[in-house]
Amino acid sequence: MSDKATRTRKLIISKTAPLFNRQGFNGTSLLDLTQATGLSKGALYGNFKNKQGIALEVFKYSTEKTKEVATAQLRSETTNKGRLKNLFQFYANYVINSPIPGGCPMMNAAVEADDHQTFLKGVVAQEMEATIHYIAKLLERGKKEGEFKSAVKPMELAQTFFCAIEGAIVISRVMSSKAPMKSVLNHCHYILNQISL
Amino acid sequence: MSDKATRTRKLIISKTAPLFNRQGFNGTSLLDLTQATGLSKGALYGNFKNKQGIALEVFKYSTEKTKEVATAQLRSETTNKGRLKNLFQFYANYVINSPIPGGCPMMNAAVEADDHQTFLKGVVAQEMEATIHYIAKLLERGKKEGEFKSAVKPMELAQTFFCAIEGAIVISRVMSSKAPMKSVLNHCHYILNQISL
DNA sequence: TGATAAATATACCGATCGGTATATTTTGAA
DNA sequence: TTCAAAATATACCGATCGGTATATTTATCA
Repeated sequence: MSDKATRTRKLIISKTAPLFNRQGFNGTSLLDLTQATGLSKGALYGNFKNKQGIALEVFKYSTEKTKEVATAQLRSETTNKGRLKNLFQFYANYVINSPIPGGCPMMNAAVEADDHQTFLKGVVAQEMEATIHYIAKLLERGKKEGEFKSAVKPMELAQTFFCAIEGAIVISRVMSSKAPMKSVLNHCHYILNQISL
Repeated sequence: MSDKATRTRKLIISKTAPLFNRQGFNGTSLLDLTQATGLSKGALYGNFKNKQGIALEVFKYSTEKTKEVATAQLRSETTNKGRLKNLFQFYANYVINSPIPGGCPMMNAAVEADDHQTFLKGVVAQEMEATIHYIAKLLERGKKEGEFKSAVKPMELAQTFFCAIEGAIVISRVMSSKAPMKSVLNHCHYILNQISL
């Protein structure tokens, strides 16, 4: 059963996720959190150890939700090439409509985590590793199932796709232009066709 | 002549640039700035309007210095392909040794600027536009001078290179691994050879 | 060198920060 | 329905925030 505390924790996480994603850890105050949730500091600290504890759970929630939306679009596809193309399509919408408002939680957290708020660095790195691995797996299966050329290096190409698309999210957002993302996705599709048999 | 105030302004900017780049605007306090410069708040506010004023000048300085280091490595090259290859090489070192410590100032500022500290958004976007344009120009000249195939779309490819490399900087740094950057640069070189005549 | 202005330091401002002790309310099982 | 426990709200803590008024030092030039 979902007791009160569990429900409150979920509410806190879902309501504050956009705040942390948009404003960062440093830029989000306890007052922000109380206003977004309609709860008091007492309620927040009764359910979490501290602000870092909330941010950590929020990050996990944000990446989880993003993965759900992304993979939901792949389920209908039967080929690995089709799955990759749908994954690219998912990112095309990402610039203006990310599952958690404010862009990619991994990139946003990464910039703040790598030198300053290091308590998030480990989980961010782990989550990126998992995402790259997921893409690599699609390429690998595609090779095995005769969709892609045997010369394809899944890990290398997955890293390249991931870096290019994540970079494009940040850059397209700050430039208020879909052009960078469009160019990157065009290129990804081009490469995908090039490695196809 | 360089009067006292000018020298002090330069000192403030150069000494605090790594702070802003590593910790962000929100994560850098006035106390941090006084400690990094050895100056008092009075000196800081005598030379700048406020913290935003410092951060703005720091951003301009950081991108300027980065461009200087980057272009210095291109001067020896005579071909556009050679210049692009050297530019890629510049970014290979970037992960662990950026001209301004803390990674790419454009990406770091972009993440904080796009939703939260919007006073920086305009200059960040402008600086990225200029960088993409610079890369596109190298590709364009390469086409004119018979180095690259006529099918090459300079702007599209420049955007792709830029997004991939900038993404790789953030991702490689947070993952404490050169692998993503290495894969991206390998890919960039591969594309460069592919479009070469 | 002495006077004046420019530059810097000191001391302080109200506001807000993250966090906590305690009071109050709500919940859920007997 | 009662009552203990769990959950939430209130009120407050010291520290730090960005910023400023004023005092002091330093540079500049007559």
